Amino acid sequence: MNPQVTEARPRDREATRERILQAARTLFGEQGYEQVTVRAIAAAADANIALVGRYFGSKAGLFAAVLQGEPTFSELFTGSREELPRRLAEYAAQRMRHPPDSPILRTLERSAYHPEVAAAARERLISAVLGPLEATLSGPDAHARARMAVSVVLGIGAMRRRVGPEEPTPADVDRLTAVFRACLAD
Amino acid sequence: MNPQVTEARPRDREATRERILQAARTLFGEQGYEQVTVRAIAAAADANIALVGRYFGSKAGLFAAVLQGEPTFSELFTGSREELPRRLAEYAAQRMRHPPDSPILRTLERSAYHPEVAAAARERLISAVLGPLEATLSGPDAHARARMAVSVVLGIGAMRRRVGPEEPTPADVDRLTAVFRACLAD
DNA sequence: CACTTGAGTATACGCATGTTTACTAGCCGC
DNA sequence: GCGGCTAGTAAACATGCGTATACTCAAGTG
Repeated sequence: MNPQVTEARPRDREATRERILQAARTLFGEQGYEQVTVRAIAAAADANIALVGRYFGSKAGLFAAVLQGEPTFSELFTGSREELPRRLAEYAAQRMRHPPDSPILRTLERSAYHPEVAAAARERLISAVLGPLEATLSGPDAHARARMAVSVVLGIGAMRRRVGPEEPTPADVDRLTAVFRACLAD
Repeated sequence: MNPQVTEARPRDREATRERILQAARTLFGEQGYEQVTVRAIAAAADANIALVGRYFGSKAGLFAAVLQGEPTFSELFTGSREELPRRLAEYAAQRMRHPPDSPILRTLERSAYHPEVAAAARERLISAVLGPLEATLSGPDAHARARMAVSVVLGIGAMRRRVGPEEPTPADVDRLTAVFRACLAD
């Protein structure tokens, strides 16, 4: 029904670019870099394939642009140092059940192994997650401790993706809190 | 030099099949399912491409065969329950530095997200790692506790692959021991 | 030694991908 | 209102992939 309701969209470079970026954000987060085709992104953005190349140079460039636009995790790391393990635990517990709401980790969880985007993913993981966490830690081995805590977060996501989601129980949150406490203890 | 030393190999279906399997084991472990082409496997095995299809049906079939041939991790899970966290910690600490010697986790670490092989990878992770560990645990929540410990192992590998290897220190092993203790505590 | 079997080979098929190339047509300044 | 810049389009290109086909020829058997 309604054969030709495709009312013309005003030509707007910036808006189109943003639609593509948004579509890529969603799809990369849901399926990972390799599984998502440029055609699928263009279709989801209701834009022409060639525009992806025009505005972002390449698929890898688009991916990098997606990462750049993502928010950081500063809300996780700010606040009382004492409560940090529990905040991380609650975050990780969510990750047992759902993919991240914010696509950045969702995207990084996957995708990070493709040679073309590995560097961008690594850089982003360091600057947005690992670095800020390390900076909030006092005491020795801050680097190693931050790394271990982030490893746990990554591992929770890996488990969900591989084996399947699991509803976190209050006991899980307690356990995770103890785990992060062990990770971060100085 | 020596332009034609290619002395004929005796025709041996089983040996050729095994060469392909071994090459696939190595390459999948090093690079992951998607990065490895059937042509590369055949070349590494010094066999013809068509033989891969002939002996294993498809690339996914070859991957499944690789997984089947891998040893389990029973040595990690047998032995004193008291020492289990430290054994896991030592294993995980190695994983901070090196890819697994046994290609199975190396292969599962990667590859596990490709739709064609996700099911096989999942099944193998459960039957070879998650199940045995859960079986050794007593007390409540054995499932959740095993899952959490394996998540940490997976996360350590993910961190190494994404950010880079790190030489584990004795302090790291201690920290990991505490982490696994927290994971497995009943 | 003929003959059959099947391991191994060379090559091509079909397809999906990322990317590029010409082309079309809407918007804006004069 | 018209001309040029450029957003947007359609189509093709080049490539690499997994897979399938038709063939060759070594080895074992009578």
